[in-house]
Amino acid sequence: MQDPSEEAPARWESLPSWLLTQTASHAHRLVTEGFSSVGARGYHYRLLATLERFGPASQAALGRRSGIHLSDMVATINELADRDLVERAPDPADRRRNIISLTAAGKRQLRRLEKRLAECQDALLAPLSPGERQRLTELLSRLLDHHNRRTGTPEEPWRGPGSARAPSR
Amino acid sequence: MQDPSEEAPARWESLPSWLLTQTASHAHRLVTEGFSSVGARGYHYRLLATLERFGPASQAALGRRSGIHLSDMVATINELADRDLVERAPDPADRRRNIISLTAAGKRQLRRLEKRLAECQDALLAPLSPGERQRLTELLSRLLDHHNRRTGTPEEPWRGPGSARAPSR
DNA sequence: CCAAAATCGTTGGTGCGTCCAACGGTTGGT
DNA sequence: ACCAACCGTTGGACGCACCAACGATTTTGG
Repeated sequence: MQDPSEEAPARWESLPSWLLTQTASHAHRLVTEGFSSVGARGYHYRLLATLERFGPASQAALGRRSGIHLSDMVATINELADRDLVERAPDPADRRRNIISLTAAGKRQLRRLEKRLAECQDALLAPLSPGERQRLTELLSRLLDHHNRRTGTPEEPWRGPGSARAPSR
Repeated sequence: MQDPSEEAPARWESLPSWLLTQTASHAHRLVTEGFSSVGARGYHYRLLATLERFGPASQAALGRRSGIHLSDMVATINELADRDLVERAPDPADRRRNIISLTAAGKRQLRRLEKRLAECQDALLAPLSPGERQRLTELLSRLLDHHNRRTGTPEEPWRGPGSARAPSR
């Protein structure tokens, strides 16, 4: 979008879905700008953060944990590997797999991205008081939770106390 | 996204920008599904609604009022015109322009889309009480307003009481 | 033990929304 | 008569999310 203007408030502009997607688009813009100022994009951050949180893993596992589609992991890892922010090495134990790990440079990049991200949150919520920010966060969490439950995200049907996946025989 | 799962709440999942964009993506999904069930998409609705609100106009004017980029107006109008939901006629008074107008079928389609849209709002906000819905809407409006002010949207710099554009020299 | 099923990485393509650059045709101010 | 501004159109781009299909490999269950 670029220019509603004309001092004309169209009908749809007060719909929650519109408010949500438009505000989100501002949020996205802020974050994208912040990231691109250090040559990164959203997927890069998510992948780096996932790597730091869970440690080295195969591309498929990273995809599951970060919510990035397998198809998109390839390009994302390529881009990060080209800049030596992650390392892609074959898994000796399973020749189908690559093991992706975070490099020192990758960790530094992650720190930068987190910094930007924090600044973005502040810019995003600028007009709200701390209390209002909290309430907004709470409401959004509830909504997100609700819709995640009833859409795909459930996943991981069962996997009782027994450690890693080793369902049956 | 498709499957965070793994019962692992990643760091970024509590950031307002994340909550916002993810919730928005659910909203967008709901709306898109609702629209596509009658063979339409977001731009179609916005264009039809703009037409009904302001009456027939040139593509450029519609673009400004609906916030749809001129480049995208072309395809949008093509799609709607192919289905006889709008009519594209040359403006006799200005041969650069096309005058786009809503047909009776277009109006009916708009009614259908509005119906879907209303259902979507309800599905979207399902877990919230009326009061909470109101508060969410209010908070989002404030945010959107804030960011619209400081981003492009201002537009229409001046255009004093003097009717149409006739700035300087 | 071996064949069928499942997984992994990869390529290439889809869709939506948003935006940009460039073009030729038209108009209007001077 | 000129040139600036506007109009519609085309073709491209990007980010995010997804799907289908493939070869290579591993796991499985009969």
